Parts: sequence; structure tokens; C-alpha cells
Amino acid sequence: MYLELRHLRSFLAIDETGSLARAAERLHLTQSALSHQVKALENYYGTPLFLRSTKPLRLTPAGRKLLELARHVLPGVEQVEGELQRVARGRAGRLHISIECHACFEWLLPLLDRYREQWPEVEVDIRLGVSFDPIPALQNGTLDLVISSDPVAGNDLVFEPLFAYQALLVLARGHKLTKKDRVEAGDLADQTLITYPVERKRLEVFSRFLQPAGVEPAFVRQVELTAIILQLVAGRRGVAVLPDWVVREPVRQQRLAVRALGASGLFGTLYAAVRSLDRSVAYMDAFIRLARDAAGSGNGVVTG
Amino acid sequence: MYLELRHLRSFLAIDETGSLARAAERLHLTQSALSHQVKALENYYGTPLFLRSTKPLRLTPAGRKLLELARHVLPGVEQVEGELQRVARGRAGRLHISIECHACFEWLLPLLDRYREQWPEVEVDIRLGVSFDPIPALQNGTLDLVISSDPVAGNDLVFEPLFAYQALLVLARGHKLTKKDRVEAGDLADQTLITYPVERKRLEVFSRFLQPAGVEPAFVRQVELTAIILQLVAGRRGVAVLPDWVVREPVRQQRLAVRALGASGLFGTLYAAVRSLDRSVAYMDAFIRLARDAAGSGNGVVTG
DNA sequence: GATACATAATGAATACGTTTCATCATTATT
DNA sequence: AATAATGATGAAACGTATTCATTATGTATC
Repeated sequence: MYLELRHLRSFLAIDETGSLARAAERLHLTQSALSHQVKALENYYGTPLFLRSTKPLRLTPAGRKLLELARHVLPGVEQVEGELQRVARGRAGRLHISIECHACFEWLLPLLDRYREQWPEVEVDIRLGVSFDPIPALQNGTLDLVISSDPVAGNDLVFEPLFAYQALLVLARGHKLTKKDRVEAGDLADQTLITYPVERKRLEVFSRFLQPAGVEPAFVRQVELTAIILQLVAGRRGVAVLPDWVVREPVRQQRLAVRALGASGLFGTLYAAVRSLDRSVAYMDAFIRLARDAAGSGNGVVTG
Repeated sequence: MYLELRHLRSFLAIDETGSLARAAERLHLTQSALSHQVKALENYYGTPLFLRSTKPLRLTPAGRKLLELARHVLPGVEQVEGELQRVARGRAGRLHISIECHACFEWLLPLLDRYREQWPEVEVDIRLGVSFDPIPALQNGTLDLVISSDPVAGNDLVFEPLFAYQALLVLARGHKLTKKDRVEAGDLADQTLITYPVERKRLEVFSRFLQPAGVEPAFVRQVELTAIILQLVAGRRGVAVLPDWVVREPVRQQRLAVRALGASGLFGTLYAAVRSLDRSVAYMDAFIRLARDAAGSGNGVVTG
């Protein structure tokens, strides 16, 4: 275990220039250095690598094996070095995102389309496998960014606020609760509540609205896709609590009605959590800015 | 251009052991050395390669690129190093052979079959492209061994005698020249001579027999394959001059007759020419021994 | 939450190996 | 045969990877 890339680079140069002297020039070394280097290798392997008796220096079969190795290895090395340079400049890198809130797909997917165009060298992906416990995954490097609505302490992470939202009760047109301006927890006791299929503690309806009031809905139905939830609500199969940005459009088209939750409404803020180290990386910063813009262009707070 | 294989080997060890301390042990280094090494790389590329905040040390995406490079590169390096070790021990290598004498295929091909079995790691090949001027090709490394019947000076090459042979005039049974015990050059003046399609100076009939006597055959016909030449001679289309080992069998079966050339017969010796450097290499020596054995087991001199 | 343990980071000193320098030997070219 | 050009060689210089000794940090354990 002695061979180094230096040797392979020398071999390539010697072969391409056909002489130690010219190769040395190209490598910014002296002819002597190369001569010593080759000799050391020949010594180490116990077999000649060059035929010295000919004038355009020629390789022995053993030497040719090293040359082939150089040709096989060095391009890959150069490519990776180039990539690392771009990573250092923040042009390239990995952006594996996890979302705690199911509804975020709504604005995240179109955003990623635009992002990919501007940052083609960033490997963007949404990782659903770790969505149950994303913060440790972010800390240990499995993830690079987490969309979350509750910041946690820890100085190795930063939570960048993206935009505020309001959780709204979504109702079919003419639903009896549309008669009330503000809906209280008790109003849901006789309702079917449609939620995403995740733990209750991760659903704000429960953690911040129903559980504090000790209310349990008549029935809870779990549905994966936002579009289906909206269909079911419109079809009077139940009610749902969703962030404002999801229901803005159907409400505008008068396909659905919404009501604020509680006396003052249920508000929250969406954050992008990243490792402190990564915060200043160009492609990270760009993503956060883009996400904030996404809010500005239509996901404003609906004040009920 | 700073990365070295050492760094890749370190990366692999660190990733596989999950800690600098254990990796250092495996690499016969201190933990400190590895720490410095990693830090130098991070410094050089301007980007972190490991996440320090976690206990099983984890790679950043940039670090993972280096690890992938290591996984891609190191197996190839190890393999080539292994091959070079075997080359040094004379177990592996290249044996590109050129034959000056066309008739040598007769004993060379079966010999190579046996040789390949015993030396599977040697790349054996017969190179016909350089047969017109094989000695310089041997000197500059294009060839590794030349079967030749005339040694030339030069201390970078050695000519190892393989076996002696006699050039014999091959005749059809009952041909008029079979009446003579010894055939002189003049006897061929009215004959059709069948030769291999090579320059006259490389044909011993001409260079050592006809030209010294100033005799030209009535007609010269060039044929590539030995078997065809023998057929044509048997069919009375002409006569040929071939080494004894080629005609031993047809003569024994009384399908052809042979006569010595000149008063004392035309004898020669076949040599294996190799670079002096290669002479002691195990697989070269083995080939030469095998070729000599081939002579002993049937290619003895026919004394006319 | 404090303590002990393991592991990594750091700075200075050392040791090692590569490179240079100066020179000689060899090989092509005229 | 003479002369460039190129490669080989040995000793010295240089740079840098490694070690040593120590501190800092983080992880388990009580």
C-alpha cells in the first residue's frame, strides 16, 4: 500500500510527453524528482516499469498496467474535485427535505419545480421515510432541511420562519356550522373529522384545539391526499382542519366554506429548519428565500 | 490537485469504523494524524466533510462524494497492485511472440496450448503484424519474444538456442530428384519451387543455397499454409524446402520423400530472442524450457 | 445534574519522504 | 566523432505528514 495519485499523475504525464524532462515541466517538478519517483516505484514493486534503452521512453507491460490504472482513475478524481469546488461555492450540494405537515405538498411541489431550474446541480428530494422524527435526522445528516411548525431548542439547528398561516375548519357549503362565525371545540363533538393519517400529537386540531378542551369528535377518518379530503368535505362526509393556503382557492370559488377555530383563530408559523453550518450555503439560502416568496404570492393569512 | 490515495484510504476506514480512533488503528496511524488529515482536506476544499456533532461520525454530502470516489477507485488500485506483485514474481506478464519462420506454427501452436494451462496469468499472443522486422520491435517493447534462426549482436537482447534443424528438399514419391542422394543447387533450375510468401532474404533456400550458386528455379510459387504446400508437392506441382520437423510425419508415412541440400546438408539452429532484462523472469524461462522440450520430444535433426 | 469515560481537536516537535541541486552517464543527432 | 538532449545518481534541503502531549467536547452512567 504505497501507490499514490501523485505517481499516477506522473505516469500519465510521462507517457503523454514521452520524456521525463517534458513531463517534469508539465508537473512543475524537476526531471530528477520524476526519475527518483519512478525508480522508487520500480524498487517497490520489484519490476521495471519503463524500457530505458529506447528514446521515446516506452512502458513495460507492468508499467502499462499502471498507466491504464491512471487513465481509469484520474478522470474520476478530477470530476469529484470539481464537484467539491462547486459544493464549497454553494452551487452544488444535497437538499433532502422532510415535511412535518402533510398539506405542505400543496406549495412545496410547484416551488421545487422552479428551484430545480435555478439550481440544477443541487440534488433535491423529498424524503418521506423519516417524516415521523425528522429533527434527529436533520442533526445526523440524513436530512438537510425540515419544514416544521414548531421550533425546538438546539444551537446546531436554525429555524427560519417562512410564513404565518391559519388553521381553518373546512365545511361544506350550507353546513350547519357555517351559521356560526367562530367555531368552538365543543361544536365538533357531533362531527366526523377528516385528518391526515399521522399521530394525533402532530395534528394541530388535536394538540392545540380539541385536547385542551377535552373534546373528542364523533368520528375520525384518516385520508392521505388533500384533494380527497376536500372532496369528502364538499360531499358532506365530514369536516376537516387545514391551513389557509390549501383552501384559499376552493373558498374563492365558493365550493367550500371555512371558519376560524376558537375565539381568536388558530394561527401558526411555518419554519424551515436547517443545520446552522448550512444556513449560509448559497443553495440553502436560495431555497428559503423562494419559500418565503411562495407565501407572498398568495399564501397570506386568511383572517377568517 | 492535492488529493492523494492516502486520503481516500483514510475516508474509507473512517466510514467503515465510524470513528477516527478505530480507523487510525486500522491504518496504523494515530487518531491525531487522521484528525489533521481530515481538517487539511476540509480546509483545502473549503467545505466540511464530516458532521462533528454526532457520535457515529457521519459524512456531509461533500464527504460522501469523496467516499464514493474511494469506493470506486481503491478496489481497482488494489487489483493492479496485486497484478504488479505477480508480475514481479514472474507469475504474470505479457508474452507477445513473433515468428520469423512460417513453419514454426507447426510446433508453436500445440506448445502454446500446454503453456497457457501452466501459466494462466500470462497474456500470450502471436503477433504477425511485426514479423517483417521483429528485432527492433523486441527492443522497443512491442514484442517480448522472437523465434529466429539468425542471432544478431546487441547486449540488450539474448538469443537462447532452442534446437537444431535441417532444411530438406521435399519431393513427391518417385520424383526424379529422389534418385540422387544429395541435391545440388543446379538440380532446382528446372523445378517449380513452392515457398512461403515472404522476402527471399528470409528464405534459407535462397539466401544459403540457390543465391550462392547463382541458380534461379524455373518457377516460384508462393503459398501461405504448410499443409497446402505439402499437398501441392505430393501432387507433383512443385518441390519445397522445409525444416525437418515439418516433414517428419509425412515421410514416415511414405507420403513424401526428402533429400538433403548440398554436399553436407543445410543445417540451422532456432533461437528464442528475448530482452536481457526479461531472461530471468519465470514465465519467460518456462517458455524457453518448454520449447526445448518440444524439440526433444520429436523434432530431432534428420540427418538425411 | 454531576462524574467518568470515550472520542475528537489542537499546537508544537519530530521524523519522514519528496524534491532540488549539482553532477555524471548515456543516448540520439549532426 | 562531436554535441545536444535526456536520464541517473547522491547528498542536502525542504516541506509536510505524523506523533506526542494535552485540552476540549460529547456520551453514557449513576
